[in-house]
Amino acid sequence: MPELPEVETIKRALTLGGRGGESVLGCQIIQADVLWPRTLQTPDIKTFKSRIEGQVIQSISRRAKYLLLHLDQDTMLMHLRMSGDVRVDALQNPSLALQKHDRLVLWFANQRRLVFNNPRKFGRVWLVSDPEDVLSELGPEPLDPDFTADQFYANLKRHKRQLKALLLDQHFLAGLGNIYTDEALFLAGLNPTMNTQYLKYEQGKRLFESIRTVLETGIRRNGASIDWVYRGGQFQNEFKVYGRRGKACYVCGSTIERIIVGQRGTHFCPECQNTRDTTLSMEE
DNA sequence: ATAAACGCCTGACGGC
DNA sequence: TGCCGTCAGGCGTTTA
Repeated sequence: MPELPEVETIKRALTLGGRGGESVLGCQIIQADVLWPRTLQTPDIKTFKSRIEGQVIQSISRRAKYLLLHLDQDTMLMHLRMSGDVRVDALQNPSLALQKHDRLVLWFANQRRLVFNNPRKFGRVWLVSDPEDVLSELGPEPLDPDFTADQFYANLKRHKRQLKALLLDQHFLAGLGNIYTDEALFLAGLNPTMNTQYLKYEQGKRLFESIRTVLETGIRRNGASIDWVYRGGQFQNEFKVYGRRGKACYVCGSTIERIIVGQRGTHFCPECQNTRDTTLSMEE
C-alpha cells in the first residue's frame, strides 16, 4: 500500500490528528501485544514488551517509507510493505473488538490504542535505541532540500541499469514505489526500460523535478487509496498511467501499455515516453 | 554490478 | 456457485 506520500500522510495524522484518529503525541504505552509474531523484526517479543511498556511517544517522523515513533529511550520503526495500515482507536467501549488482520497493538494510558493492521503480513516493526541501525543503507530522501538535481544526475551516471529498476532501488533513492515511479517517468517523458548510461543531463534534471512534483502532489492529496484499503487519499484520481492499461493517454491519445520491468507491472505511454537506448536505436 | 527468480501472505477480480 | 489464474502501493535472499 504505502509509498512515501502515504507514509507521510499517516505520520501527519498520528502527529496532528485526522483520519478518524487523534494525535498520539504524549501517549504513554501501558501494554504492547504482538498478534502475529513475525511482525516483529527485532527484538524478541518478550524483550519488546518489557522495553516499550511505560515509554511515552515524544515525536513522530518519517524516513523513506519508514514510520518512526520516537519514545523516551527507544525508537519504534514500522514498515508497512504492501498492505500495512496504522489506525488509532478511541476506547469509549474498553472491549472494542480488534479487526481482521490486526497484527500489533500499543495500548495507551488515555483510553486509546494504536493498531498495526497488515493483511499480507509483509510489514515489519523494530524497537531499537538507534534508528540508524535500520536506516543506514537508505539512499537520499527525494524531497530533502539539500538534495540537488546535480547530485541526482551524478548518482544516476554511476549505474548502468534500467531506469525504473534503479528508481525503485531504495539504496539509490529512498521512498519511491511502483505507482509514483510510473507517474514520475511519464511526467518526465522517459521510457522505464531505458538504460541510465544513455541519460542526458537535461533528462536527469527533468526526472528529478518530476519525482518531486508527483511526490508533492501525492502528499497534497493525502496519498492514494486503491484496492480494498481506504485511507481517504485522493491521488488515485490523478494517475496518468498507473492502472490505465488499454486506455487513451491524456496527452497524445495513444494506448497506455503495461509491461514488466524489474519484476513489477509498469505502465507507460509508448508515444510520450519513446526515449530509448542508443544501442536499441542502432538495431532498429 | 546487474538482474532474474523466488519467497513471504491474503484477497479481489475476471473468465469459464 | 465454485475453481482457476492473475494481479497487488515491497523487499530480502539466492542464483546466474
